Amino acid sequence: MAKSKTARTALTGQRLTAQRRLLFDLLRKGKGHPDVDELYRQAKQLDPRISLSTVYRNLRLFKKLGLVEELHLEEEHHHYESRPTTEHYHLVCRGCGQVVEFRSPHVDKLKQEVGQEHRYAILGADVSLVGYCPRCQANRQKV
Amino acid sequence: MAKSKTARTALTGQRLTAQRRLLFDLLRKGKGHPDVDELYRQAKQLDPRISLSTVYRNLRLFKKLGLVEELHLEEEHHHYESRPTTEHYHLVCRGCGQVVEFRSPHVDKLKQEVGQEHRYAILGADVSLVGYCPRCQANRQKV
DNA sequence: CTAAGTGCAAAGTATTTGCAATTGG
DNA sequence: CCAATTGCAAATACTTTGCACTTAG
Repeated sequence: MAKSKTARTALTGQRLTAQRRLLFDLLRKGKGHPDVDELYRQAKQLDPRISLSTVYRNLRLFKKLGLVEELHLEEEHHHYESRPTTEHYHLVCRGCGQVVEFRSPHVDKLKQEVGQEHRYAILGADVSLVGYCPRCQANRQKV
Repeated sequence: MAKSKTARTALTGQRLTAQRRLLFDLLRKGKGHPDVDELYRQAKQLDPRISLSTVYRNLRLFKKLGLVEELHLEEEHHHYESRPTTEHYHLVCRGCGQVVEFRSPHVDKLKQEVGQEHRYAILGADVSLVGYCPRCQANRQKV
């Protein structure tokens, strides 16, 4: 029964306000990849007084502490997800927007080889594959 | 002396205005990965009356026509580059912002395997590696 | 107690749009 | 000629910030 990191231990050094814990928990327990507005919406249902600024401020903090990952999908704004135990990547459907997570040893190879070749110290990789999911492929046939 | 695609042939169906050709040529011939403001700045030097809206509108068009690639580097706004003959990826220094282009067969493998596994029709991959370049690694030692 | 955090409104940045004037084909 | 495109200004979308009030530690 491995207990997931609690807000208390993850946020050492920072004050554990009600809003902060709420946002942290939503990101931890939520399944998707919410954008700021979606997270704000969810948070408001549990604490109607929370402000959008607080959401932005805490996302920035979580990101700085390495607790969340900021995703640059195909859209204008960002999406966020609680940092996974292992780095993973995203497969995005251009038709319906569905996001599938995947992992692959090819990316490790890539980081190793490219880092070596250019003598970079690699910190991480941001990989998004774009395509059409099975359902959207089928729908496109019809048109 | 292979001539690169001209604005005329690339933009068939669209009107070839002076502004459009100017922007197209800047992206084609320019070496970097300009963001909107940088491109606007360059364009204004050659046509002081060009408007920022026109830059935005044409970037959107070029993107739709597949003539430029929109890069999601680590920043808030986007960067653009003329679409290369072969898909490539970016290695970004978190210290100085330098961008190195690279290609790798590992990404093809990745597309093939992940596409197959999830039955997606893959259109493309957006890959950014982040790290510190040799120079920034050296500078960090000192601190 | 007091520095860190919050809510709110206002400001700042990035991008899009309505519209009258211009222009490529 | 006339629909597409432009410049401009205004609108929208996204994010940050100043400040007075609140609160965790």
